[in-house]
Amino acid sequence: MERYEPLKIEQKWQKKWEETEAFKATEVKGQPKVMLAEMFPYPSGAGLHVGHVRNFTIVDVLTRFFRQQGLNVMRPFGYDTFGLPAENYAIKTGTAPQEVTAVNITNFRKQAKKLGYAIDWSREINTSDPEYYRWTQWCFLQLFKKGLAYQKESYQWWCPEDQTVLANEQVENGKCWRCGHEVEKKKMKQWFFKITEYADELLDEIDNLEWPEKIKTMQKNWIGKSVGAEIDFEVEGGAPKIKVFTTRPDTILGATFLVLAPEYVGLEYIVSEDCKDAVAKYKAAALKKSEIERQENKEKTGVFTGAYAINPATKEKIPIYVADYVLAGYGTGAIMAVPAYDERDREFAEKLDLPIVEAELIDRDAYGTPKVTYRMRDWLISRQRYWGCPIPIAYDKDGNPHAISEDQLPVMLPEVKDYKPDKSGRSALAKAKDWLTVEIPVKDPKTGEVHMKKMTRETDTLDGYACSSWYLWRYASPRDDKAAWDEKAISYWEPLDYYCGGDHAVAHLLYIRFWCKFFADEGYLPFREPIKRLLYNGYINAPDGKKMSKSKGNVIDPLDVINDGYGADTLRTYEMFIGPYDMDAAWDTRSVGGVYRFLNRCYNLCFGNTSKVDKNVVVRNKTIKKVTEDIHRYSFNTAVAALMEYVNELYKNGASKEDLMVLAKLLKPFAPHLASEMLEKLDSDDEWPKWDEKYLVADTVELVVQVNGKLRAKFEIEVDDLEDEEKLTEMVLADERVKKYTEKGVKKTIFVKKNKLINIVV
RNA sequence: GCCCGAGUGGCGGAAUUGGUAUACGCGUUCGACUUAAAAUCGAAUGGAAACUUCCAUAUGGGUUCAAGUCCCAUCUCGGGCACCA
Repeated sequence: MERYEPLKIEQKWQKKWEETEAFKATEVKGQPKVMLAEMFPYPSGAGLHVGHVRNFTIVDVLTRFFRQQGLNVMRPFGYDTFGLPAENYAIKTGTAPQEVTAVNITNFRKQAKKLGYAIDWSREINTSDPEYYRWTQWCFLQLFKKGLAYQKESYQWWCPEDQTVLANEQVENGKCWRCGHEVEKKKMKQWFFKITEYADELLDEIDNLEWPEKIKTMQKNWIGKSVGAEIDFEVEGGAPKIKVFTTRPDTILGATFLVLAPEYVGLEYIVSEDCKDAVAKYKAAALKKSEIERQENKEKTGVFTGAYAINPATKEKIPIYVADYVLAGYGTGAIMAVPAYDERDREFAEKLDLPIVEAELIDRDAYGTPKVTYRMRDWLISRQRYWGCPIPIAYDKDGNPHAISEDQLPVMLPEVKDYKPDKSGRSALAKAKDWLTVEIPVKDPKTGEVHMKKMTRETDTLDGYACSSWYLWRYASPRDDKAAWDEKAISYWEPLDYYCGGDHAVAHLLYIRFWCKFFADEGYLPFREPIKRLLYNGYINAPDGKKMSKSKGNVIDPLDVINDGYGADTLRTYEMFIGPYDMDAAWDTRSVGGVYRFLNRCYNLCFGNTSKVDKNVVVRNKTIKKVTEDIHRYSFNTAVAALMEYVNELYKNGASKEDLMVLAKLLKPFAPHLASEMLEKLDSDDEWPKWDEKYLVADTVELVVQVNGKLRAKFEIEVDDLEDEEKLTEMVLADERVKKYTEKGVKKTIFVKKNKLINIVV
């Protein structure tokens, strides 16, 4: 008999699938469809890691399961390639990010193919491909046209040494991650998407999603809806009045002072002459404070502005303070402080010795207008970075932004030699002198005539999350050069039925919902939620239970597992068996061997002698049912366990051809290469087997007898006897094994037919 | 600080609707095959006791005929948010 040689088998089938384009998906009218995808990976130089394998295999198990059930299945693949790691590599080595990305994609594709995924490779997409980002720019323009992409002055992290804006994650302990210089906040004009416009709908529709509760809660908290009121406070001396937001307008009688954020717009008109220096000093210090400092030191600080406001309810004169515990970006950037009812206000009042008044509550609507506020801010999308999608905007002489016309797309990312941002505060795109100037058609508002006008291009690029906010729709028609997505194709395939990933619980998953609603409003999408079901998988940690990391040297390379001789089928099946898919798990090298032994047993059963007698009808039908239902509820680990039990049973009793066909079919989603080899030997198709309930109903069952809830005896009884409670109880009570517990007398008996159980209470 | 999730043998885990706790796998032990080892096959495996019981699902209470599962409190670990008025 031949030995199980996974690498040989896997190579054979992978070649076959590649040559026949086995997983190519086409629209078939009337055939029910399923579309599945993982969160597309960033193809790093390190290649596939075990976390990718878990993520991709979950999608693959479902993909193959649905295929075997005769559904029309699409499972595409793509690469999220724009971003900092490639740019950093470029800065360090002088290699173009385009080149690095191409190499990494080739490697990733090769590795993914080694795992035998049922991917439609003709639908591969890559966000840094001009044929892709052309349509990212088109999406941007639609938002721009509707005023949902706009520019605004706001405070950003700024490194005075490198002369560049930094993202939050590029600020480490208040210092620039590159040069170590202390960062500060600087007011700058940036691009935003107006996601807040959809805050209500984004919140309301969360409840209807088949998503994990954890993610839904996180999104709700992120949006953070607060119902309250806005109240105007007159300022003494004629300065503009101050509008505050509060969720407790009923506490206004206890408002003993106002607090403004350091960045409060119009602060200069409020501060009195003699307080100017102190306030300016405080503001400068607050803007310099790093995020970490603000988080770690919540000690209240603040200064008096020298100005007073009038409490509209008490008509009393109350002082106005500036303090950094009030945030500029939330509400109006100003609050009425009610130290008797608010812990933070009390802390501040105690520190600065301000009055605390235990006033009574009044009608909520007495002095304010009802107002709903959200924690969620508009989405800042401009980056002063090279390796991203260019923003399709140009500026006229007066600095007004104009859309690049759609027929001029894509705005190609220009090739430059030096990727590092310079002291201009602009990305490396500004160094592409020839690229900077552009002529775009502009309509004269008076005559209606169109003239080509010379303009200067925007040099910022888009946040990578913009690229991934529509890619699922590109999968429907990935080579379309007429539109971002084809109307017919998308209404057939989408919304996506299954989406699997282990990251981006809020950002990406909220942004893509936002774009979906916008494009539905614009008539481009026939649905308002892009993802029906979300599977949020757990991490795989190192054998020591810690996160895998290069520096700790505890990284398991999936390709090593394959090449050590275990093969992809073992790797895939092991990662499904490792535990519940949505929980973190620790890698256990010895358990990999256990899964290999299991697959080896499957092989030996199939390629050994078959039994002529069909002895396993009951366990076979049971297993079909169990595996089918377990996959439906994403309980992949118990599905594999059921297959192991089945194989153990077949080893004991001998396996018939029917037994083996069922085994191979049920095994195929997990170990497709081995299963294909088995099915070929058995001369069988891979149609998902059905179970027959009649084999699951036995003639006799086991009746469990408890006394006071403790198991005391088991009886083998006829199924029909379950109908006659009286007879059963009589029989049980007469039995010696039960009698010795019931001498004190039986109070009552409880019969649970469903569980074939009698509990005797004594 | 607030909001989620988890805690079950030596280890990863199972128990789907309150109903036989510990499926399946790893590890360990014994046996078969072998000159021997590996591989493979078979058996045992929660703890104490000893032929019949008792105790065990983080800890302490509670509800119930019956609790890993429900309720209350506490502890530990993981994740998210973090002065959002």
